[in-house]
Amino acid sequence: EPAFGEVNQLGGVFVNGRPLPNAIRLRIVELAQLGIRPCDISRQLRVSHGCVSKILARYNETGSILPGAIGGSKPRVTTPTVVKHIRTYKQRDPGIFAWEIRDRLLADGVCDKFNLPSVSSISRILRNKIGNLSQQGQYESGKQAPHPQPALPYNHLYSYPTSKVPNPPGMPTLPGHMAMHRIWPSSHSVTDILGIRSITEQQISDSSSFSSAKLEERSARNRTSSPAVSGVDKAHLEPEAKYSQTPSGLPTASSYVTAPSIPPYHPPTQVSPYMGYSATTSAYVTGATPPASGSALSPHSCDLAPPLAFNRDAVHPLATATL
DNA sequence: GTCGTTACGGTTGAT
DNA sequence: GAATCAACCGTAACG
Repeated sequence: EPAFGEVNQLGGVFVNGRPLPNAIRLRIVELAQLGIRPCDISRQLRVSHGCVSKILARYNETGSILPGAIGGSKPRVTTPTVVKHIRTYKQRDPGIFAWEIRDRLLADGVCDKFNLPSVSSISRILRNKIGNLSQQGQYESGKQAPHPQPALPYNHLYSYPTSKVPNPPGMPTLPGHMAMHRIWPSSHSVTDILGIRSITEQQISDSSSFSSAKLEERSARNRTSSPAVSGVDKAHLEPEAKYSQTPSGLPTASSYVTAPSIPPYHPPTQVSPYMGYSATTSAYVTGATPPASGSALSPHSCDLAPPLAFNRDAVHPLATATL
């Protein structure tokens, strides 16, 4: 029945195939750092424990809460530069084998092991491009490369934290927990489906470096500038914008999850289960009493520590209180 | 009871 | 513009 989402066993709302909102991802990491066990986080946020585990594992590994880049194809390895080198090798030694070319590309540093073309690819290049070249002459001056592109080792979309590819110009270097290690096609996040401006987007649009303080500041501004509207009411009043967030703010993760404030799950009856993701969380969390601003549970004032091991024994007192 | 892992069905974006 | 492919997603279930 739900056109925009489903409800999991814990009563949480999700969209199959789509990442959880950044606010919830952030909340998961936050709670974990407060010493709350993943199973409790799972129950509290109504996110499957597998998902909690996955997000925490990724955070520990990469320091980022953001989901990976969805979609797209693998970067092409047969860049003009590679083709050029293959042609050179072939011209120098017409009898050279494809596998020898492959070895030379690696040995000469033209490619590394990650973007080294396969032997079959090289053969295809030899057959289709280099072969034609001997008949036509100028390969690269022709129409085949009307828009020469720099030979990047990888598509920027696939650049990972360990990648040697520097940030693109204009892309701020982001600190630890919010680091965006690759350009994230944010348009496909649940958050964006709902019209919530993603953290990523804000980061990109920010010319200055991102900080939690700024996020807090921005969120605070949004909170004050836009009157609270019940998610239900808003959805009711604005069917087209029923998933939208306050104009540009990130939802306060705390509002999702203060355990005592989460009512027993009632299957959504009117709008859609996505109201749970609305920034105006009153539809989902009735009577929510978010922690005072600046508390350890506030996602906007929290400076997440670098990845750390989850301490099962030392549970933060405040965390205990929320459980 | 907890948690890591994985099959599954889904979305996305480049080709 | 549709189809294909390979990346990713979160859930559910298993051990």
